[in-house]
Amino acid sequence: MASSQNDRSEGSGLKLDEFLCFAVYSANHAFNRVYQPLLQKLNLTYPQFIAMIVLWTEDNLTVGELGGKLFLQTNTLTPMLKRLEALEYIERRRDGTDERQVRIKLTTKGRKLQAKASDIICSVRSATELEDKQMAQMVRDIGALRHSLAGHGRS
Amino acid sequence: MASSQNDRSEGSGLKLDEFLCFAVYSANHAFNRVYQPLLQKLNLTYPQFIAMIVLWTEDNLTVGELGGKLFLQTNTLTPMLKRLEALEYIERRRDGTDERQVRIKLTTKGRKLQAKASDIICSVRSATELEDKQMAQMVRDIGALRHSLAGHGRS
DNA sequence: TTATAATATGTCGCATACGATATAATCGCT
DNA sequence: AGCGATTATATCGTATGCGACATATTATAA
Repeated sequence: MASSQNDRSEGSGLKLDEFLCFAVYSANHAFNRVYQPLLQKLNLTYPQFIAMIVLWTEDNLTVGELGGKLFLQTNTLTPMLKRLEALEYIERRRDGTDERQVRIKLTTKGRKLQAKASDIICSVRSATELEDKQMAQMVRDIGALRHSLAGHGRS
Repeated sequence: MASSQNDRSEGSGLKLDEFLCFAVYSANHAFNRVYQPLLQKLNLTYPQFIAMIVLWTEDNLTVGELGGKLFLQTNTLTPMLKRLEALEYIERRRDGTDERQVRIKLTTKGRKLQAKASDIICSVRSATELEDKQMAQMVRDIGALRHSLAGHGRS
């Protein structure tokens, strides 16, 4: 019959496992799944945690500057930053010189999180099962990939 | 004063650019941004496209089997598959032998998409600016990373 | 056999991401 | 000075992902 239960047509030479995009896609989910339960102790989501890493390094950024570092736009960041503000980890305040800009400042509470984050970062680092050298190389390679993809179509 | 405009405290040795998780996170977004406008012609989102790649390779999978290949759960897949069904790219039907299972079958319309997808895949492949060898190596490395992260905590 | 456990899928709430669009502030040009 | 263009942020709608939970079907065991 035409619609037997077991007809699995091998239709193409395209196998998902050979797609770089899928490797990145699924690895990103895997990171999320490792981080998420660890970050619950800090009341942070994984994207929020990444934003906090930036702020721990450089405080008092505008929303746009933060977005530049995260490769995210303000329509994504604004709601996230409002949640971080509700948690009292950051403050959002209009810049006095240019009222269009909103500056993000860590609160004391937000700054204190950094110590607890270190343990989590170490845990995840060990979960990757990579040597420092290999990890650094992957960071460079994947960063270059991101750059190529972002520059795609640019002059 | 305590709250000058320009106080940017260099607070830590943690730089976002050195995080493997962020490299993966931002590369994933970059892939999404390259694919998304190309996929609009097919009325597919990027995750939908990835699911279709699996179905083009192996038809008549259950929701669970598809999820196993995508590393996604049914609570994510069910709504997506309903949208693909609404687009008439797939059909969802309960398995006669085991009524718990839902089998996903490509429609003719869905099968036809594959030809158009090839061009898009080629475009993105060239946007990565990687040689075949390098790309294959990255796929292996990132796949191994995903595997390590997924196995984290298992016996 | 029949109550209970296990399995497969689905629903709901929440938090991203992003395109399209809105709003407000500043800039640039005359 | 003033007005149109630009810039910075925010709002809205849609589509993921996932935890928690609900439902239905099948398997298992007393």
